[in-house]
Amino acid sequence: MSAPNIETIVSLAKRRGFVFPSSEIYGGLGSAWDYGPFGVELCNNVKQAWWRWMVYERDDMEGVDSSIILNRLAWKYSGHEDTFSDPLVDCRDCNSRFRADKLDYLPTEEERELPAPEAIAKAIRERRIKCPNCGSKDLTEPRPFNLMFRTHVGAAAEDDPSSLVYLRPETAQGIFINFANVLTTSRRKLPFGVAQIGKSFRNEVTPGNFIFRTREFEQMEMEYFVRPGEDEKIHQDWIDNCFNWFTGLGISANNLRLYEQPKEELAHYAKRTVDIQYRFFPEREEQDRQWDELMGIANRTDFDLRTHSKKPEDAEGKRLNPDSTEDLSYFDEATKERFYPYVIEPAAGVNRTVLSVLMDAYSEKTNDKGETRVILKLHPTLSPIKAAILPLAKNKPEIVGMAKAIKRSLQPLLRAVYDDTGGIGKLYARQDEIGTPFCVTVDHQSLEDEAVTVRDRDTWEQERVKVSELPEHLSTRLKG
RNA sequence: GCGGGAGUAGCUCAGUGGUAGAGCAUCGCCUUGCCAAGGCGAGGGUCGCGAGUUCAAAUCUCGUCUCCCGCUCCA
Repeated sequence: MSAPNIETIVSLAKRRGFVFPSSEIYGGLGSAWDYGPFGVELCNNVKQAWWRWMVYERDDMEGVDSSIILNRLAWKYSGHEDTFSDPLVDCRDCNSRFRADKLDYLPTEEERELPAPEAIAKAIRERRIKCPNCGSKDLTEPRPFNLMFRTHVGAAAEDDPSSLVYLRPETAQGIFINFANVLTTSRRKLPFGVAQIGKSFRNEVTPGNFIFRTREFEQMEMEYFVRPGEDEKIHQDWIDNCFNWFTGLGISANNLRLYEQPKEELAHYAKRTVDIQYRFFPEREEQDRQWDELMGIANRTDFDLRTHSKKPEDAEGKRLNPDSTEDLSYFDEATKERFYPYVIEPAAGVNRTVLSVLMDAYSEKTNDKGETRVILKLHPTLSPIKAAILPLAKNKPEIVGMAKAIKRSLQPLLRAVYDDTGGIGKLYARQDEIGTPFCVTVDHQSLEDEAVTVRDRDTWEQERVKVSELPEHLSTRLKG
């Protein structure tokens, strides 16, 4: 089974220390969340699993970590300054919301003279624009939403326009603008990829659904550079590859699906985009609304490398990018051709992956007395705690001492905890609820035979293992 | 921003004018103790905030703040 809804996960996450509402003691901050003791472990494990799969287990991959604040020009030429700023209007009658620049209306002569945003605002005031949904003419004036967070570099520079910078809305641009650096220092040849994990920021108009959509979030992005013409096949390969990564993490294929973005919805840089969606909203009645994006796999063509390059010119021979000092083209020694590589981009959200993993791992088990307990059947690679060392009787100093010693001997190898604050049943249950795959129990017998009981989270089966063989026993099973 | 919903213990929630509660969770002690066992005990809330009405407000009135859901966007 998996979680019936996100609310169930919100409660569990708060109760057990995965995720807390941010700034809670000051009344909270809209849809910002903090990761607690187990949450940070889970996030780190997700990122580590991604990096291993994406970088270490391949032959064609490098990594970078670019800064969050870039030269503003990066966002000018990436297209984000233009496209990440949408004027929005609301219909007061049916409460629908639209992008003002997409509303259909006939401008008057006078309005033709005005900049588009002002013309639209004027037409709305004069009630000449109809709501595309209900036909009402009662629309609010357009309000601009700049999806990029702005700030300023330098002290006391608030009023100096040249100090304006943005917090990055995606990590990808940090890879593109370093393309030449990575290419020359790594001596790579096409095709190859550059991976990056890091925070991104979008001033979302409507964040929400727990950690699904937050204004500050963490991305795992990889830009895979290919020869034009090879892009379509390699794109498809990555789609399959990424889907398998999620199922490999234990997410049920039933809760995953591929979604082909319609042409008219594609981002300004994309030729084709396929999303991997997860069933984040199983409680919704309409099938189609149960799904939302977990990972996007885009064919960005040569848009990014070309737009950041100094060489491309328009029809009149004028440089399209007079600010760039570098040409990001690639020279193929074999064919003696110079060109701008195409880019295939698998981009996933750490937080969304964490949410999907939590939802998918959630299960309940009811005992004879009708009491229900929660078991998080996380993939062992992702579990915040790998092993809990528990004394069967805590009033026997020898048993306690042995359990603590075992915990200490394991901790260089894996994340282990010791717990004696309850009966054994309660201790097991507590570990089940945070997804600890193995509990190691020390009992009276252990004092004589140097062996302990290893109890499996999913099967509840117990196995007697020599203490000397415990590290090997656990590490083979943790690889899952 | 518009519309809707909600703020009482860590979690889930009861309490509609008269001394703030329950279950679970947490902590401690006791019990040779393998699936939330039992016993005893403890901690924890100025009922989102402010004002008003009243002898008396978690409860009624007004204001305000915050959060959640939807609309937009996308990882």
